[in-house]
Amino acid sequence: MSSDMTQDAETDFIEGMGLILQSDGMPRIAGRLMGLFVLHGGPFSFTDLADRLAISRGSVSTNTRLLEDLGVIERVAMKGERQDFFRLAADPYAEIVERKRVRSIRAQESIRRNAETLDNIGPNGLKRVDELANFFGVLATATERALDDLRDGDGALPRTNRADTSMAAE
Amino acid sequence: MSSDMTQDAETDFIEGMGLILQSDGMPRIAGRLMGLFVLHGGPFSFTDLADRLAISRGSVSTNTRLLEDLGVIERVAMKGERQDFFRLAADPYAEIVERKRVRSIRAQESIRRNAETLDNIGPNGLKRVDELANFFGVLATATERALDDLRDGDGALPRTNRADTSMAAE
DNA sequence: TATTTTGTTCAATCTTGACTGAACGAACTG
DNA sequence: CAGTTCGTTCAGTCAAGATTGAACAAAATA
Repeated sequence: MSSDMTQDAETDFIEGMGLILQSDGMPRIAGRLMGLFVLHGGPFSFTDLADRLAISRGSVSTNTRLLEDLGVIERVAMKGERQDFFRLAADPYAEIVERKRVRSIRAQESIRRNAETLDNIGPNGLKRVDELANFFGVLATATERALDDLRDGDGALPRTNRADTSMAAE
Repeated sequence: MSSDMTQDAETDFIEGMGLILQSDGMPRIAGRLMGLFVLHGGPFSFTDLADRLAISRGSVSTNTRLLEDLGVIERVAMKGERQDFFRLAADPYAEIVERKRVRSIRAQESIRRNAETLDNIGPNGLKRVDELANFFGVLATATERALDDLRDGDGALPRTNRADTSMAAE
């Protein structure tokens, strides 16, 4: 590695996704994986992922599971192959938004619940607590509508047969 | 501190806000401060904040500045007082949402920018990159509408003269 | 002017979570 | 069955950020 090296555009993209997801509280490797899958779709084998991104098998295991739980990628079995394969899911982003929504709802509920046990709080205090809870309600509503937009393909290309039929990564 | 001690409801609320904001990527102390201000409005003096939350003056300085930048609280000067005072802002949550919006836009732009330099990416790849960028666009739009809801006081009490006229913390 | 108060800054410490790599069991292969 | 491949788990390491507390400068006080 020379010191003035500039990596290629694909690496930039993948690393960029790593940083974006990291700034959103996710592991950087999850972002890199996501970047790779967005670029190439897949399927990629378990080992292939570790090699391409130069990460440990442990990280592949942990982060593919994370992305699988989020519905970003899906695990596929391939004829004659012992390894697990992964490819970008048909609807990769819905569950991410749904999780955000649930977290806002949880916060709102937590605040209201705590507020009930509160005493010695004047009417102004109650009002401020209510506005705080409402703030998280607004966030929940916003993510809910984002979910709708995502499903309607708002601004995006219309929903087509997203699952690749070809096996080879592009 | 006895081992089976249960703190009072106010402390629960404040600590709860600490955890909620921490889960959103902010310092826990910022959340605690926010909880205190929501409960009592303020104004609180700099020293008072350090005492009530049992945190260092350094943390008070850092986190009040953070919340001030976010527009959650505002610094106020009090007649005959040398210390800085802080109180909950009139519209505490707008800037938080606006920052979320900007971050989504930035991500979208970053993706599109990186995508431009990409080559050797088939039409499917381009489509997936576009859908990814669109995803962040949807998030940006959602937060934008959340901002509107917040301004309209959607679901919340109508906008009134939020700034306390009384000096004493409730 | 000397002292005190006040808020900021910064080096040091602490905490949290990500990441690695080795150990492990399961499943496959020969 | 012995050896290999595969994915998961977990203890250990590492990095990033939060928090503290002392040092500092500015402003007020006496």
